[in-house]
Amino acid sequence: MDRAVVRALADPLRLRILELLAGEQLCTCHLVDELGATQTNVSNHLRVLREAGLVVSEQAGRYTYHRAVPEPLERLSAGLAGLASRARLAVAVKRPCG
Amino acid sequence: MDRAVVRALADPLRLRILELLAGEQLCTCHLVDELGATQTNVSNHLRVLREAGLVVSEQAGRYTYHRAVPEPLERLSAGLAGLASRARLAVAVKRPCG
DNA sequence: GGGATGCATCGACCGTTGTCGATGCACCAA
DNA sequence: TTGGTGCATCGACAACGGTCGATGCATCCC
Repeated sequence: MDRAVVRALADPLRLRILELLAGEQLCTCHLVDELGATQTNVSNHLRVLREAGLVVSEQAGRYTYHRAVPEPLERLSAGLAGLASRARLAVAVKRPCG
Repeated sequence: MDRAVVRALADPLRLRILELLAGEQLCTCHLVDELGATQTNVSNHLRVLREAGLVVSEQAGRYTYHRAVPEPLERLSAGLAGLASRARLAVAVKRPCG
């Protein structure tokens, strides 16, 4: 349950970027157009996503293409599913107080 | 893919609280002991978790018991899994630039 | 009743983070 | 080579969020 991944997903704009990249590979200018955000802003968010391992960027001429990386998402998904199933069992357990 | 849920999970202390509550139902004082955090702090984080629907609190005498709610976790887990699978397919697609 | 305990809320402080314009750099086209 | 374009970085600013002590309000025990 990587905290960097969760934190990277916590920002609305970053989540939208990741959703767009989950549809197709895009360059920065595409994302700027789609999101209506500043180029600086998009670039900064891409940096965070890259550091969390959620996006891989590849330079192609003067463009930079970005693509979503599925593995960290799958790991997080599995971790949350495990947490949820444990939570289902925990309903029956209550530690006494005092 | 509820943003409030993701944001609630983004804080390390909140994630620990949720993990503890996924093991057993606990009252606030238990959490304060386990986490070594301030009572105020724990109480605030519980509020965020509650507002995100991740925790349900129930008063029992002068104690307040908290338990983890699995459904939002499962929904988020499924959403992330879907995003991951879409990302797998997106490797083959690249929008042309310029 | 009176003191003590568990807990939520309030107000304040401050570090973190999202946003921005400006700048710099690499690449391409003419 | 020169102008233009895509993009990352820098520095600054503002806003949000996490943390804290103090306070208030129930509830329980003696």
